[in-house]
Amino acid sequence: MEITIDIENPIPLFAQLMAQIKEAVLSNRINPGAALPSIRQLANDLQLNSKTVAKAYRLLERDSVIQAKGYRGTFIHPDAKANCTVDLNEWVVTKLTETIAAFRKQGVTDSEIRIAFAKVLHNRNN
Amino acid sequence: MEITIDIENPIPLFAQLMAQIKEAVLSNRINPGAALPSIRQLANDLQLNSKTVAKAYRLLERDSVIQAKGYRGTFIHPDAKANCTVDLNEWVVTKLTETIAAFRKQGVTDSEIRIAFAKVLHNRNN
DNA sequence: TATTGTACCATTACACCACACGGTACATAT
DNA sequence: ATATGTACCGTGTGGTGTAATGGTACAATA
Repeated sequence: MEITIDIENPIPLFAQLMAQIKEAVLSNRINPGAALPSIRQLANDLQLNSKTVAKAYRLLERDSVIQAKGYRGTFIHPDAKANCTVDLNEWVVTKLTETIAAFRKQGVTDSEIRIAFAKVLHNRNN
Repeated sequence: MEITIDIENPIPLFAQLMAQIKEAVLSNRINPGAALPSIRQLANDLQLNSKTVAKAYRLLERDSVIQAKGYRGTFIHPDAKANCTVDLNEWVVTKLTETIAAFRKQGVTDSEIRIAFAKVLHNRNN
C-alpha cells in the first residue's frame, strides 16, 4: 500500500484517501479479500487523525468497496472492482440538476431554493 | 394600507412585507387594480431601505400578486387573490423532500447531499 | 424636473457547514 | 492486555450564503 497524502492539496484528506484506495483496487495493486491497515495504524502512518481515516473507511464501506469485520479488521470487498466505478455521487448530482432546473424554469429564486433545501434537509424524518 | 414591520421579529423584513400585502389582498382590504405605494415611498414610511422593499415587490410580481408598470407605478394583479394562495414554495419543498428521501434511502450522507447541491446550484447553466 | 422601477457598485453582521483535529469510551475479539 | 471498528463529547478555521444597509445611475413617464 503506497499511499501519499498531500496537505497542500485542496482535495479533502479523507477524499484523497478514498481515491487512492479505489485506484489501488482498480489497478489490481490490491485484491478483494486482502486486509487493510487498521484505522489507527493507517492514521499513524499517514500522519492523519484517526477520525479522518475512519471517515474514509466508513464511506468506502457504504459504497461496498471495503468490508469492516469488527474486531477482525477491514478487508477489500469481494465486488470491490465493480463497486469502485459506480459513482453514487454522480447520480445525486444528476438528479439534483434535473430538480433544480425545474425550479428555475418556474422562476424560483436560487435563494428560495437554498432555504427550502436547508429546511427539508434539516428534517431527518423523511 | 396599514403595514407594520417588526425589526425584532426573526422573520426577514422583506418576507414580513410580502406576507402583509398578501394578507391585505386575501382579506379584501386592498383590491385588484389598486395602486401600491412606490418603492421609495413605502421604504420611507416603514423606515426600511428601498432595496428591501424592492426585493419584496420583485418577488410579489414574480408570483403575479402585483404588477409593476414601470414609471406609472405598481398595482395589484387582476388575479392576485387566486395567486396569493398558490404557494410556489410548497411545491419546491415537496419536490425536494422526495428527492432527498431517495438519496437517504441509498445511504447518501447529508453532507454529501449538501456538497452536491451547492455544486449544482452554483452552475447557472442548467 | 421629479418620480417611476430597475440595475449596478459596495459593506456589515450573522449563521451554518465542511474539514480536521483531540480525547474518551465501548463491546468484542485474539 | 492489546487491538479492532465505532460512537460520543468537544474545538477551531475557513468558506459561503442571507439579510439588510448605502450609494449611484439609467430610460421613460407625467
